[in-house]
Amino acid sequence: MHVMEEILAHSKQVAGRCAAVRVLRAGRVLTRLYDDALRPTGLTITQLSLMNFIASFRPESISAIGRLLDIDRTTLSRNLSLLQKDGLVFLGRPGADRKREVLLTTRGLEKLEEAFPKWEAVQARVEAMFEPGEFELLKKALARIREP
Amino acid sequence: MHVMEEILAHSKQVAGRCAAVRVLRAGRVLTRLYDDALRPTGLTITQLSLMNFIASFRPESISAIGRLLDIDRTTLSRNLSLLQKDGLVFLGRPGADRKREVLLTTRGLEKLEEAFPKWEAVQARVEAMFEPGEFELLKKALARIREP
DNA sequence: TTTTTCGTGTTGTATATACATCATAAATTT
DNA sequence: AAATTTATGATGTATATACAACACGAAAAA
Repeated sequence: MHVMEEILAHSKQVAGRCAAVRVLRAGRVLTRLYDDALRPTGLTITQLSLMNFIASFRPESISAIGRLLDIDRTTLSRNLSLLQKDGLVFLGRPGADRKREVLLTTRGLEKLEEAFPKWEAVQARVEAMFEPGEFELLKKALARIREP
Repeated sequence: MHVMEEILAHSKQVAGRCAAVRVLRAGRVLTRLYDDALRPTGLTITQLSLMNFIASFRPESISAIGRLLDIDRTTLSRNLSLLQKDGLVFLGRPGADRKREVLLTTRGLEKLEEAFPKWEAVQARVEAMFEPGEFELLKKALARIREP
């Protein structure tokens, strides 16, 4: 049928071209790889990367983290609460400007130290999937994907 | 302090090199872009892409979809239930081999037709973010990310 | 100065995701 | 043939994600 053919032609467009389909799928595979490697530490790759960001950049608020990592602040509110509950992150009381200080605890820093070797190992396995120079191109291309 | 310096050095490694961090972040941005464009249809990009796959490839079971799209079958079990509840997908009764047939309903096909122009529009905006040839390189590099 | 807007964080609700576990039946091994 | 393994799907639980709506206080506009 004519209409059905058109739908199938469209469908193949989506399967072949859609940026979200490709990126989200790679994200699922990578999440499994990294989470699996990090499982002995009790951290997910999302948690490791969030703690890592806090340690490196000392963001001044939850919202600031969100802007810099393209994460909704309501998502961060909950992700940080989990890390706080596990004693890995300190969340200050809201100040006069409503902002809350976000810091790693000593346990959080120790947990980062524990996790780095496992991250390094899986990271090496992932980088070995690419041809020389291809991983750099991938990172450059991904960096072009920005909020409008 | 010596230990603190080491942690910060490690942290910058993760921020700069981690494949999961880059890919997941791009995934968040893309999900927002596509979901926003598709909002009038009531579909998410995940749902559109799943329905699209069913229409194009007529997979023989839920597990088969999972293998082909790198999605856990328990995730699909729930995602498909939602589409079924909305009358977009038909799930057959389990056969002798326990497999359930998965099909789009007429309403599902109509919904695809409705969604394609919106997908096309946002897809064009996303492709315009890249230099010539860069999007093809991105897709090629992402395709290298595979379950071990 | 009063009103409006804006920025920050939280909570309700919803989808997306996966691991552990279970029930079930087919296929394989012993 | 009996026992084990494998394949399929569902459910319990948990994290990741974001929109809508809210409370609150500061900043800007009227």
